[in-house]
Amino acid sequence: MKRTVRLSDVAAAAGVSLGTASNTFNRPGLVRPEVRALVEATARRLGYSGPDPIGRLLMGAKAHAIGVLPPGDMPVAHAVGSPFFREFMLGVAEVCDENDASLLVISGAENRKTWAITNALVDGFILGHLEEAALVAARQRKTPFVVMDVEAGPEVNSVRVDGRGGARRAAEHLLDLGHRRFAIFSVLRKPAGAIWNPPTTSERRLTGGFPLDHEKLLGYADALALAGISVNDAPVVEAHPLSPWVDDGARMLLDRSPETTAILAMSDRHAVAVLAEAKRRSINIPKELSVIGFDDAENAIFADPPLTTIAQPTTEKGRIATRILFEAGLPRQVVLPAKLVLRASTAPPRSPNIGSHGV
Amino acid sequence: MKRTVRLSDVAAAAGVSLGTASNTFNRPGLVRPEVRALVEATARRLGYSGPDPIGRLLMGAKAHAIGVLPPGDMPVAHAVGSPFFREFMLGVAEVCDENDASLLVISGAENRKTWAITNALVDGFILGHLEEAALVAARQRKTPFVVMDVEAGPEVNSVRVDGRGGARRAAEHLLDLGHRRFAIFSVLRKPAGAIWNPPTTSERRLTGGFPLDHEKLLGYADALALAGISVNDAPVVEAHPLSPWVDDGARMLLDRSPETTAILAMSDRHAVAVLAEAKRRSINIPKELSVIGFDDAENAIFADPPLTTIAQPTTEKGRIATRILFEAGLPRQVVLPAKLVLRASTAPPRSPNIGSHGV
DNA sequence: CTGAAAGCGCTTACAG
DNA sequence: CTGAAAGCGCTTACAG
Repeated sequence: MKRTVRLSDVAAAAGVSLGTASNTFNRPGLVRPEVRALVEATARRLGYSGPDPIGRLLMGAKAHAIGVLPPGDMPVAHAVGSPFFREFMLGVAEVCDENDASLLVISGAENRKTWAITNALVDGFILGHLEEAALVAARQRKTPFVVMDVEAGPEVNSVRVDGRGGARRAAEHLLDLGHRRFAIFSVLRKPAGAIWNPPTTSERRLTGGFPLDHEKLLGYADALALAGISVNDAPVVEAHPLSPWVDDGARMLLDRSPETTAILAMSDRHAVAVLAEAKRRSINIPKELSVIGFDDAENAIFADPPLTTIAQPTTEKGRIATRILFEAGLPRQVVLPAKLVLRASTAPPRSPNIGSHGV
Repeated sequence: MKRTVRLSDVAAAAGVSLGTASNTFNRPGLVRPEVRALVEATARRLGYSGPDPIGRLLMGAKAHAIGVLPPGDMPVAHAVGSPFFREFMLGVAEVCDENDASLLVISGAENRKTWAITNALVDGFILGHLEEAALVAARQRKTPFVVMDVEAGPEVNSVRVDGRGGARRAAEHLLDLGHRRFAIFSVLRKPAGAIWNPPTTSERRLTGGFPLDHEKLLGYADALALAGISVNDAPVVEAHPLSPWVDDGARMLLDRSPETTAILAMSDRHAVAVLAEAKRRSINIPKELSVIGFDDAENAIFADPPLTTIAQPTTEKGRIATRILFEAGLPRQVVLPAKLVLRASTAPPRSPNIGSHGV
């Protein structure tokens, strides 16, 4: 097996210059038909399959690919398997198709992330991430990028949902139904045991969430405050969205705050875990306990009971982010609205506590 | 904005040779600590973010990515959206994760396919395709590849399910239940109107299917022949798996072969379309009509009624194909078994026709 | 441990 | 229309 044949080999064998050989493949109009035929025949004879994409790349060609780095240290398999992330990728994929680009799903695994960001062979990438390290690596590269669900300043493209507004709507809905005793089910970024944050009088912060989750907490606080309730009176459980962690979190929630009548979950995944645990305990949802989710992912409507939730335009987020990459204009920060979707997992509390405050 | 800074700029500014600068980044152990520190400081000062991956590529570095080209001219968005293909990608993704590689989803759109095959920046790729053109393009490239669901000779890596055996099992199951009047619902590769192939005495071939579908037809024929029935006596409808084509096909099937008691569908998608159309017509499945699918894709178990089908190890196919790429040994041809999964869409025919042959 | 040089495979002005 | 040359950004022997 000899060395792979290059354009220069073809040019030499055909007796033309490298430039002419290159033109035969890239601007055939510039080459005299006889010469072109000669070069092509020689290429065929030598088994040359056309210019190597890598040589081309070096001269500034496009990679014709967009990279997507999933949030939360997801490896590629999780990214492909996650219903929520898939909806997002669907939007990315649509715009890739419009622009004749492929879609590179990059591993978010901790040890690979930074390497991938600096080395992925793409024309632009989308970061489902917020970490400083990732952001720094991305800025180093000349390749355009956009970060999802984080505001990263006026220099950085970002697309995010209005988490605060959406969360406010969720809490308002429950307040309107008459609920006064809430618990919050939040997101832990790392796969680790669920965390219990009891009610407190001092200001409380989430331990391990995404920035978007902190926004949601603010949104809950906004709505509760209007009803004279402090968000600090509600216990907060934080759990990683994958089994078994999220299930542990649901158990913890139900175990430790039996007086709660309504649960504010920061993702549908978390809400569905509560639904499942409630069913195990024969707690009727929504009669005995109301649960509201966030995202309106594919599975929300198929939940039992169908999940009332805050819908965010997940696919549209993917489309917008990808368009920003292809349009390559000035940095943009896009905020998308979230809206309440009424289904069957919320109802008035069994014994209305209207007028009574606190937990 | 000045030209992007290169390694040679850093070397010059630091007063060292290009080689030493390169070593600082790639084999730091070879560089004296003071010099290394100097180069690193200079790099930082100049805003140099480390060696450009493209220059590296040219020197033989890996792309750290595996490409997947979906079957049937699917654009990227369809590939991401298809439950069946997703299961396959899950297997690919798992092995990519094990090997620190990303997953490139390439558009199978007709006009892009060949270009993508010759230009995708990957270390290996998987072709859900059989076309000569694609195969030729793939062979030209030095990059390893494997084709799915086609036997392409001893020189080409291939992974496929035993379509013939699986189809045989499907038909046997229905024969065992007492069915004698069959219709076949097959796959059309291009999105176009459904095709009706009436029973015939001469040998009949599928018009527009994949090679695997031809194998399935042979499998049906094997089993039917053993029961004294010619596959040519069964009408064949061919339809593209997407709506509305597949729905048209289901309608056509039910309209034109009312005497059929059992339908052999070559994919779950096709089987589910029959289920839906039957429900619309208030035809009870399985009492009045039996339907068996193929694949056991995610949705088969959730069908109404749950679909009896032939399961193929879709995710495992993805794993195996990807491992072949990373192992880079001699060409391999792998055939995987398919097995019957009994659920609720098949039953004995209403008025058994045991002993009566033909349609 | 460090430097000078060749080379990876190609494209693009620039002359002619 | 064609050729000679420079350059894309880097790595890798090879001397020293």
